[in-house]
Amino acid sequence: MAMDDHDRDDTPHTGLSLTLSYDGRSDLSIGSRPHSSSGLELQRSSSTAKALEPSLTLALPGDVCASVEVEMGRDIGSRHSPPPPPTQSHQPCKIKREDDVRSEEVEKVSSRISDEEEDSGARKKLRLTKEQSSLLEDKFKEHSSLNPKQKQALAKQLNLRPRQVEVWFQNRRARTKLKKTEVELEFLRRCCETLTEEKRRLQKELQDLEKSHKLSATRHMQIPAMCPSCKKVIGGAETGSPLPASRPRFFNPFAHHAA
DNA sequence: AATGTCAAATTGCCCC
DNA sequence: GGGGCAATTTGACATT
Repeated sequence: MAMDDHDRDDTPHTGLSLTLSYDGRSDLSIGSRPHSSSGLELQRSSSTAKALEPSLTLALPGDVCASVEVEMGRDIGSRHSPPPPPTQSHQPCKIKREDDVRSEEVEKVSSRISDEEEDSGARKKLRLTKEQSSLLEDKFKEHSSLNPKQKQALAKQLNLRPRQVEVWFQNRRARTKLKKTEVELEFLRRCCETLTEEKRRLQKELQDLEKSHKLSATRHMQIPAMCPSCKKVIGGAETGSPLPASRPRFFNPFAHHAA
């Protein structure tokens, strides 16, 4: 009953490859692989005991391995106009697509819809059989979209209406895209984490460098400058120099010899 | 029974 | 005009 989907995807990121597989009845989550330091595993947390073991392996360039969970979000933002009032949609009086009309006979032959259901007028939701799903999956692996000829042939093979095949492919593409987006989101989230950590590290390093630089400058102030040629101590507290203590005293050969 | 999830199906828009 | 897509609705099924 549950549909088994298997995706193979290459993300646009360099050095990033992933294998996706999921059970159609479960939730999608992205998390770190517990036994890998460089991999990211995306899993659909199974909601059924019978669900297949899904997995996604994602090789990341970095060594980040934080555990993150992402909910299967549906609100990706509305590109079109606001949703129509609920009363308007899904009325029985629908304009049939050409496909539907053409393959009305095929539908009748299909053993999955009884005459009673047809007569009732209510939309009876079709659930594809395992065989139908797996064949559709196979075809999807070959081509993510179909030309009319392929559609017709596949519909005939599956004993479905071409429109149903078309819809299945549409929804399948949508699911693939959604998953890809989620994986990319997770990748970017991890990149962000890595960069934030790197920034923090560099800031600390800079702070330490500034501290040690200040310290060494202070030490220099306390060591009296000495002329390398005449070995005379120039300035410094012990010479009774009039220089203010706060000013750093460095040996200036020009100033000394010119005097 | 209520609720949640998933996938089939619909709608409306855009682009070629 | 037809196909693809995004957004949405809806029904089937699972879980609590």
